[in-house]
This record gives sequence, C-alpha cells and structure tokens, in this order.
Amino acid sequence: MREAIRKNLSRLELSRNLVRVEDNLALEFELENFKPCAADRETLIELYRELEFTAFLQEHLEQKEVVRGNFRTISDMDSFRDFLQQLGQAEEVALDTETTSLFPTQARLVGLSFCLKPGEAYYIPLRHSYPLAPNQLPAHSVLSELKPYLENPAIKKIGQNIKYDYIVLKKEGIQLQGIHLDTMVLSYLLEPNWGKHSLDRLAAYYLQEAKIPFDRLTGKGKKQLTFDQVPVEKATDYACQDAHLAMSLSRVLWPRVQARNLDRLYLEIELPLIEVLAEMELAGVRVDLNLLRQLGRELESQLRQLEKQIYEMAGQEFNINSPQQLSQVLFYKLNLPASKKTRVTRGLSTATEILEELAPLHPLAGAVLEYRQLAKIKSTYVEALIELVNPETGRVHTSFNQTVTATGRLSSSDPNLQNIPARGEMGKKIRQAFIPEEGHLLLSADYSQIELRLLAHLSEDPVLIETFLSDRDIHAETARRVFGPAVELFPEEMRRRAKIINFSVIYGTGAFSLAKELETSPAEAQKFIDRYFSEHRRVKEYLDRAVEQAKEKGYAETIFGRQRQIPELKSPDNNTFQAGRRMALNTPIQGSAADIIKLAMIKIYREIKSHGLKTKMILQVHDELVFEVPETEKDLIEPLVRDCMENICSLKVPLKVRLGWGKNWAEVK
DNA sequence: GTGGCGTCC
DNA sequence: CAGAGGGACGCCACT
Repeated sequence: MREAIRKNLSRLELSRNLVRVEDNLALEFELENFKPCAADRETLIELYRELEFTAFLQEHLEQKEVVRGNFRTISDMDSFRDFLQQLGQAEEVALDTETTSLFPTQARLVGLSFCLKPGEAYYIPLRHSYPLAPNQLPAHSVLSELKPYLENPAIKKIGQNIKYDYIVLKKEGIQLQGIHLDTMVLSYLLEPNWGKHSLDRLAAYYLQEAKIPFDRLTGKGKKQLTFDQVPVEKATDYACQDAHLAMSLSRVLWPRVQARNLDRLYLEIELPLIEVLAEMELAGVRVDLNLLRQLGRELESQLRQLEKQIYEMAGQEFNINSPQQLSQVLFYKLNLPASKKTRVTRGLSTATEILEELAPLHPLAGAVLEYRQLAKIKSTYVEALIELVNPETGRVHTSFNQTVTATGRLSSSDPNLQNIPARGEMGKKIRQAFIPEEGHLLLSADYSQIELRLLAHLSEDPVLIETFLSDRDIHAETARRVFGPAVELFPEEMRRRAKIINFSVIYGTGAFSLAKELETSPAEAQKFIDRYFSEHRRVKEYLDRAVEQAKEKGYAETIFGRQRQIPELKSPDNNTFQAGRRMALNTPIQGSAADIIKLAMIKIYREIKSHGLKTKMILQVHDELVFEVPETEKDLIEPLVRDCMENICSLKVPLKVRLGWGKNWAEVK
C-alpha cells in the first residue's frame, strides 16, 4: 500500500504541486482527488508528513477560529495620551499601518494599529472618509506626537513586512527606527520554499489562528472599497488583529530562528537590508516617458508591417501571439517539421529554439521570431512600464521583495526591473529610457563572475583559484583545458563554448541539454563534461559533497548559513531526485552570491549615510548595483562603491567589480 | 487560473 | 519512454 502511494505520488508529481498549494481548499482538492489510493487517507497524510509538507498539513488540519482579543479604537485625546504613556514604557511594540494601496509608494495612510502584548491592541483611525464617519483625531497632531516614539531606536518595532510601514511612515515625515523583528522575513528564513509568507498563512500555521480576510471589509472586484471607506469599528478589529498577530508570531518565530542558527543571518543581513530596500523603493528610478512613448510608436508601425508579411506568407490571418494558432499554421498548413512538444498540454512547441531551427526552411519562422521580440518589448517594457510611472515623481518605484526566492536572491515586481532587456537594438533603447535626475549620473557596479568565483572558493579547486588570483580570463582558461589545441584555431568561438560549459557546471546541466546548447551530440557534450571534471577534480568532489550534505541535513546551505530545505532529495522518483540534486549544488553558489551582494548593499548604504552623501542606490539586479550620483560626488563614490563591494568578505579568491558611468542605463556597461 | 513563452542574472 | 538547466516576473491566449 505505502509503496503504491509512494509511486503514485511521484508519478503525479504531487510533491511539486503541494509545494505550491496556496490554501486549504487547494490541499483539500489534492487530497480528495488523489483517487488511486484515496481510500487510505490517513496513510496519505502520514506520507505527506514524511515528505516534510507538514506546514500545509498543519494549516489544513489544525486551523481554528478567529481569536478576538481586547481590541480598542482610540478616537479621543485622553485615550491617545494614555496609550502614548504605555508606549513610552514599552520595550517592544508591534505595529501596522492601514492605507489606501498595496503599493506603499502610492499609499495614503488611513490609520495605525499597535500591540504591546498579545491579545491587546489599539487602532488609531486618522483618515477614514465615508458618509457619517465618526470623528477622528487630527492626523497631523497624532503623527507628530507619535513621531518621537516611532523614531526612538530603544523601542523595538515588530511587524509583518515592516518595509511597507517604513515607507508609508517616511512619506508622513516619520523615520521609523528600532526595527527589530519582521515576521515575514523571519518566516522566510525558516521556510524559503514557501514563496508566500502572508499573515493569514503564518497565523494559521504557527498560531492556529484564522485571520479576518481583507475582502470581508472591502468587498472585491470593481466595487472594492479602499480602506478609508471601511467603517472604523470593522477597521479596528482588522487592524488590531494584524498588530496582535505580528506580536504573537514574533514570539514564536524568533526562538525558532535562533534554534536553527539563523539569528546572525537575520541580524546581520536581512534586518539591516529592510531599510536599504525601503529607501531604494522610495527613491525609484527616473524614466524618460517621451522616449518610451516614441519607442512605442516605432514598435507599433514595425509590428503592423511584420504582421502583414506574416499573414501573406501564411496565406491567412491568425493571432500570431497564440502559440496554438501559430503551431497550426507552421506544422499543419505549411507542413514544417515539428520537433518538440510542450511540457503540459503536449502541444507542438513554437518556442524560439524551434523557430530558429525552422528559419532556414521558411521565412515565416524568422518573421515570427522578430514579431515576438518586438511584441514582447512593446507590451511588457513599453506599455506596462509607462503605466507604472508615478505621475508625482516621474519615476518607477519597483517593489524589491525580500521573501520570495528559494535561494536568498531578491526579486522585483511592479514593475520587475530585474529583467529589463539588456541585449538587442530594442533592448538598448529600453535601457536608454532609464535616466538620472538633472545634474546626476548613473553608476553601475557589477560583480565580475561572482558565481564562478564562489565555485572556486567553495571547491578550493587549485586551478580555478589560481586563475582568479592571477586575474586571468576564466572562460578562455576553461576553453584551453577542455578543448585543448583546437582553441588556437577559433579562440573566440571556443571561449563562447567554454562559457556555456562553465555555467552548466554551476547549474548541474546534463549532457543532453548541454549538447543542444553547444549544438553537438550528447556523447560529445559528455566528453566535455568529463574533461572539465578531470581537470577540476576538486569541483567534482565539492559538488558531490554539496549534494551529499544536503541529503543528510535535509537542506542546502550558503556561506553565511542561509538554509534551503530540499525535500526532493528524499524522492523515490529519479527525475524529482535529480531536480533536487541540481538545487542542492546550485543553491550554495547562487545563495552565497546573494548574501554577499546584500552585505555590500548594507555597507554602501551606511557609508553613504555616514558621509552625508546625496548618492542613492536605486537598483539591484542580482550581481549588479545601480546608483544615481550627483556629478559632484562622482570621484568620491566610485572608490567607495568598489571598495565596499570588493572587500565585503574574504574569500579564497578576490572579488572583482566592474564599474561604468552613463547618462542612461544603456550607457553604463 | 493555467500554460506557453520570453526577458533578466 | 519521457525527460534530462539554477533562480525569478509578466504578458498573452485560452478555459
């Protein structure tokens, strides 16, 4: 029975789906629809336990009713002063801001809630506005009286996603200080695979408390209210519960973080990073709207032309954006050879890779490739970007998320500024639209080959270390070792191929995929892989060790002790296990690089602040930092940034930083 | 809401 | 016999 379930589990990739389970309903669905063995539900549940999906199980099985604490509205000066009295004596306070928008840079503060001990919280409504709304204390005087407490670093602040509150308060002229525990970040350090660390999920899992859903206050859809239209009584329950949950969660999460030895990582990296990210979001990036609009018009006319040509070649009109319709035209109407199916629906793939193969056979393929590229740029990087420019600031204020990736990297959204095109003619033009303020320049600083340097450090491979110590070209070096004398004939081409091999080592690529990328046979690719590992024995040993340790411990680890659970390594299904293996070997490298750049960001932020400089850090793109620099600070900031980044930690190889200046983001490289 | 695809590091 | 590359976000089509 158990074996049967086990097999079915892996076959159905239940484990993978389960990681993405968003709520109880979805889990319920998984359980109910698991027909093959659903008869023995208890066994199934037990198996989930073994597979370490206890988080979701517990949430599913143990969620209880809403806990209604002692929650009070503060709407007169006397109670407000009483509250301030208590706040002044508090060692720690959980706080939450209620606003009109999910985007903190656009949000207007509506009210504040505070919790000094679990089960007891206060809501101070400030700007509720609806017919017959009750009198509220004047916002300006409440905020100015709160200010000294919020700015007092001795009163420790607790919150869920406190970066949000920092930004909202900063816009009200309050510099939040003494940020201590962010329950979202704490939860992320414990379970980086979760992806979502919402208060409702954390409350259910760690406290077995149900949170009032936001929609219950505001409704949803087109008629959704903003928080200022929510009745003060309802808002009080909601806001007080948020502060209460943050306080209660912090008392559960912090000991767990300590028990897992993640406290230093939190205190030295993630906690100080919160303010750095908040300031970056507040700063935003200036965008040349006219240039973008002009580009949009150019793209429009080019797309129309291409569209016409494509229809002509196809002999019919169809939606070029629809992979389904396109595959009909390519593979049925024009009878071009299909070579790959899509993963889920088993349709015929029309991905770039396939179209490139078809390009020599039929001009339609090439035209579609060009169409796709331009359409992508127009929709994602011109139109969507224009929409997200803040009309007040003329800048885009991305959101840097600290709790999304499994490896410790940041992510960016609304808009995602970490995937702005970097290549191609049109890509360049998009980057030209990212510009500095008048009298300023952009400075880009990126770590040169940080992941390969980390591989050298972690593996202690003497050849890699020597290459980096003497600052030689790592890809050329690999080319020499893997391809031998052939390098002399085509040095550039061999270097390009060696670069692919170097990355494939970090990603754990197999011979099959490597072969495709190198446009050679799997047997040949396997030879290259074998050659690489015989030249770099220590790398091979290290990667094997990384996987072995992750299997033993249940998690992969970075040099600063960040942990990522990899339950896939326990899977009986070989494909799942292999995926786990690749995560286990890549995570220490990618994750350590993330740790390092985070540390550098904190250091640079502090240096800029302590020197009273006006330079602003505005972007992070995994191994790159972008700054907006007053022309007068140019000579000062360059060595400062380089020094901070290169000397942020001591590895067995040097860290190298490349710097570039420009009047726009395209120029800095 | 899911899948295909494409952009970045 | 399928599937064989780490980590993200977001647009469009389609159901």
